[in-house]
Amino acid sequence: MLHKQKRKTRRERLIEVGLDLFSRHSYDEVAIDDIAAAANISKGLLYYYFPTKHDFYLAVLRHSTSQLLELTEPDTSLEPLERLRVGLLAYFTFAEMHARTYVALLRGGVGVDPEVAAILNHVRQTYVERVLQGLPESERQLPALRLAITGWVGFVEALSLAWLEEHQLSKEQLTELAIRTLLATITSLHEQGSSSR
Amino acid sequence: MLHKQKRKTRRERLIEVGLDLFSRHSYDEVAIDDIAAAANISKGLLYYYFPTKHDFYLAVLRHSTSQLLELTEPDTSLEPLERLRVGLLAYFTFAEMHARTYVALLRGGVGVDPEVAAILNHVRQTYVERVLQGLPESERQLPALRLAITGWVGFVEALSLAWLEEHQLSKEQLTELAIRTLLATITSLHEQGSSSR
DNA sequence: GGTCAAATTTGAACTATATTCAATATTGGG
DNA sequence: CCCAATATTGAATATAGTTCAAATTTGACC
Repeated sequence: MLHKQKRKTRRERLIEVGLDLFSRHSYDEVAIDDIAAAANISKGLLYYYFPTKHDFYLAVLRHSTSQLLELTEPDTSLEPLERLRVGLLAYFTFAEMHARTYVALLRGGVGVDPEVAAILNHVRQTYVERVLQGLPESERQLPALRLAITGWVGFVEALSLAWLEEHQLSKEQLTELAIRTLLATITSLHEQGSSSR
Repeated sequence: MLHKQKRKTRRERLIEVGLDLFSRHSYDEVAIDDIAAAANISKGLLYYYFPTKHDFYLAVLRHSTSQLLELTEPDTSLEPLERLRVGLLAYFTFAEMHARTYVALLRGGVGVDPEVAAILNHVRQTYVERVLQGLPESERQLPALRLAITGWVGFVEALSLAWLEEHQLSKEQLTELAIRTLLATITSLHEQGSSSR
């Protein structure tokens, strides 16, 4: 008998199975039976690790979002602009590598499910914070700065999703476009109010 | 539009009930019984008008998205920039007036449900087309222009959602910000490639 | 190596809810 | 007033999600 080392816990393996299934099928399409079958366990066991199917879904979602946040963690030893560039490259790389999962993650969500929305919101808010950290103190006072950056995060998401469907640009070009847009948006905040009113 | 429509059809009334329910609860939270109760009909009747609950949800979603597209229809008698401004104002007005529905609509969707995704995609694509229409012929050849505009549509969505939570800016200021960002993004496409590394 | 309690796993029973359908009621044109 | 098409019902059915008591495995301790 060969002993395989299962370093991964059952719970972790279940989440991996869920990651696979939910990236290929919608929440409703994935039955508890499917999950159990794919994991070679009985249906009942799933309920030993997760209270409901919905909670299982949330766990899977949290797993992939935290992985995304980890892989794009800002390198504070770099100067802000370079840090941003590296972070964006990592972001697009993640999107490319886990394309299906990434799409499901961003465009997913179960109805107006507040819990799902909260998780995605947390991810977006984290990115907003990170961008804010990279700005000089003098800029941080701009009115509606946070609002504008939140918009920019939406820009990057939409950009990446469209990019996945047709790789017209290189990751470097995408990154450049995203950075230029961010700078331009912040610049336009300066002008805001001084011009029209 | 001279002669008024008669009393609303049952189907239309059902969609209105759905609009109300789905803007306040997630897909799973809304039971067929709830819909039937809210509409004062038997549950069987729902199946006379819609094949499944899912199809009913899609009908509700289509109704609100087509309403959004209608209310933001571009006024071609205006020059492009003014047309964009008016369109954006209408967009933010819709978001404000139907806040709950609007949020549910954009952040909703049932899992990776391809049909829901297709509807939302259609809305976004329509906006991309409309923006493209407003650009001079000379600009339309820019590489990755469509990609960038798709990103910008994501910017506007995220901006509006964040704005709904805290009305820091006026609709006019929001519009100005969105327009400036669009112009800046397009400008940065010109510079792209000529500068980078 | 044996014992036993805790942790894990099972499968069948249970439940909730989406869906079907035959029967009944309503409507409107001839 | 008739009757065929349309609209509506409520009970029956099917399809999952969920619960649970019992069986199995694990690992710590003697």
